[in-house]
Amino acid sequence: MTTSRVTIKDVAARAGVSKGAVSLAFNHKPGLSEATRDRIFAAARELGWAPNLTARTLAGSRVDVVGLAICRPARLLGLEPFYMEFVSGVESVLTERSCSLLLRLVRNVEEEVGLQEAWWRGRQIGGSILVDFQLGDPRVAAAERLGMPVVAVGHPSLTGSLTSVWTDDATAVTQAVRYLAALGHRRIARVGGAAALGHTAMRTAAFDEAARVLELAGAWQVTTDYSGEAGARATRSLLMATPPDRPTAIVYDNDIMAVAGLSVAAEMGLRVPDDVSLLAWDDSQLCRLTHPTLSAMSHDVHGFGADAARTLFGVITGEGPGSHPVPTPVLTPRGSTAPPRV
Amino acid sequence: MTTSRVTIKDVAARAGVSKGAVSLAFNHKPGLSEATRDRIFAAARELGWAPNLTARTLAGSRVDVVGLAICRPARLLGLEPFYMEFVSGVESVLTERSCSLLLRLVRNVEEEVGLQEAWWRGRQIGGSILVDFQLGDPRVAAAERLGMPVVAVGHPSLTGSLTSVWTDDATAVTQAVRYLAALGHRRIARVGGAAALGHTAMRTAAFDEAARVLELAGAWQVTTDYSGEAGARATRSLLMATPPDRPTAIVYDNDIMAVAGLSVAAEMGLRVPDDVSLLAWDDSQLCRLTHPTLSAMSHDVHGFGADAARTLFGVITGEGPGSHPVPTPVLTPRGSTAPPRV
DNA sequence: CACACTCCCTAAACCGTTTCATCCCAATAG
DNA sequence: CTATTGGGATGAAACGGTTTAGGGAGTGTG
Repeated sequence: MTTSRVTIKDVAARAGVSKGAVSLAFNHKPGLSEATRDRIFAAARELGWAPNLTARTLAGSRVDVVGLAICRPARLLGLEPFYMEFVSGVESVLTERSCSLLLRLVRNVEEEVGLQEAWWRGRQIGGSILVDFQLGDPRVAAAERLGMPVVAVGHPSLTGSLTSVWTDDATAVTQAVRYLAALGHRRIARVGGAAALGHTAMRTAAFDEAARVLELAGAWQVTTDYSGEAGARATRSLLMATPPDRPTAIVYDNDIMAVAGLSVAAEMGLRVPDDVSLLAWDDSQLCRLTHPTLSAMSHDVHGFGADAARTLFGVITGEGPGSHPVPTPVLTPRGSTAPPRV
Repeated sequence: MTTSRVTIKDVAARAGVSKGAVSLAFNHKPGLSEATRDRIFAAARELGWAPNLTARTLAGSRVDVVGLAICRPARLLGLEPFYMEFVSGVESVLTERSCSLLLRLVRNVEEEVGLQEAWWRGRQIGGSILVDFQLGDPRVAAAERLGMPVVAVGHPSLTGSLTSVWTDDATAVTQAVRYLAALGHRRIARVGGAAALGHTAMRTAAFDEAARVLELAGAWQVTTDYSGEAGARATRSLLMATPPDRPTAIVYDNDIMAVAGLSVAAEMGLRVPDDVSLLAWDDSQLCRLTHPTLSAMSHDVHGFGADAARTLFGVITGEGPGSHPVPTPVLTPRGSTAPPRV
């Protein structure tokens, strides 16, 4: 049923030129007259030919595939608005350059290092976007050793010499705490993300520092796995404390957990924001769909992904290493934060 | 810095055999003694060699990449729990076979047809998962013409001769309506998904039929773009009607819209489920995080993705075409549905 | 008219595998 | 002792492009 594959040779024959000429034409390289060029394109169109990317890659030209390995249990991933939004931002840039995304879920960093190496040596990808950096992440050394174009999504302190794209989480955390303190909150808690992640550690440190500077009466932090269930559990245990020990405001590390927190408060008969203020992170559409709407540290995740992709193209085309901060998440007050009603 | 690439030739030389022998060893094909085999693997390990997948593909062996093109605006995608969950299910199967997912966002079906064809002719992929079928979808003919292994996620009536994996949405819709009717609801509305989609049409028809059979006093349907905003808008206009014309129950085509509907009800001072019952679809974690929790047509989307991937492997390995229904979404009552308080 | 210089284009080498026809050789059969 | 067998290994031909050294045909100069 399949029409026998049409190759560059067929096009060349039909246009009455050599294979090399066809190649030159399709790569927009000089050394061909306009007339021949047109003839070649016409022949290709008639035959419905397009260059075989595999062969093209083998022959040593650029690879138009970008790798992305994500290290989260598959089941959790589906629920994280962050990643899908990030990926869609990446895609938006790839698409306009006719590139594709090679996506893979891995169990741990070691597995990812192996995968990236296999991809790179196998010329499956032209470069990779690395996410979820940990302290002393082995991928830094691996990428350098392989000489592989890479963009690291994470704070420069975690990503070593790699070109990085990052948000200033420390500043954002500080602003979040300052904002709540300015509203009059003195007992503030934070429900953080996965403890192993570098940016969780940075946020944790920043939170502590802010609490110290502002001399808060109480500051709690817990880490979770980012899931709604974990967020609910954490919120429940925080709110179960009796008033003097109970926080009047809670900051979450993503919005799924904030939504969960909101429903826990309702279930416990606490009014938001009167009895407890809630502040989400990442600000997906979700934050505007709850009642009350969720105040959030708002962040253009889609744009973040797009920036990462753009930066990767820069690295691939040989730009020197660099550090590319993207805008710091900005506080977007909505209905879930207010001064505490003592 | 990159150590000059090590190829199969180096390994062959080091093991004192021919390239062909190394190839046989690494593909676990017969015709080699145990001793030689071991020697080859040892040499490969010492040199840190892994087969170049591009070359392997070019030479005509199987391609271990699966394609998936999704046709939604990038910004919407990030918010749809469905897709990420589906993708993570696909990944879970691919991973255990060392396959990767080539993902791309497209603007329309025509673009997808072009993309799939380019992927296939370029031997970039070994097969594809096709989603979001429309009536008279051009991908059916394209896949046949190309002789490309494909699994179609959609009802057989939409996917023609292609091997399909599908949920019986019509039955599910009927059950949803029956359930609400059994609770005593006589005025039921449905906030549907994108009108162009085949399964939306099927659900719409099933809803109409169920309303007719049950002789409901009122049955409204609207279509949306699946976004929370659209869900909120639709809900608002439905609930703005004065009581005799106002539905007492609403079924949504995904859970984002149901969450949005919930907050609209709250904002309008209507109690859920007393004044209006809400029933979500797909049942991601979200449905358990709201207050009240959302009743939903529950559906193992992760497993759905996994089934699709498994079926694709079946097609690739030459199994004949087939129709693979997965379990029908099952009604999971929670806090958002109850008999109407007249 | 010989020479150099362009401009187009071709031919062949190459990329790193797989595949398959073939060869070698030891063991078994006749 | 020769013929047959068959497992183990080889070498060369694909696979479908890119790349580059160089050839031939025109043109402009001395």
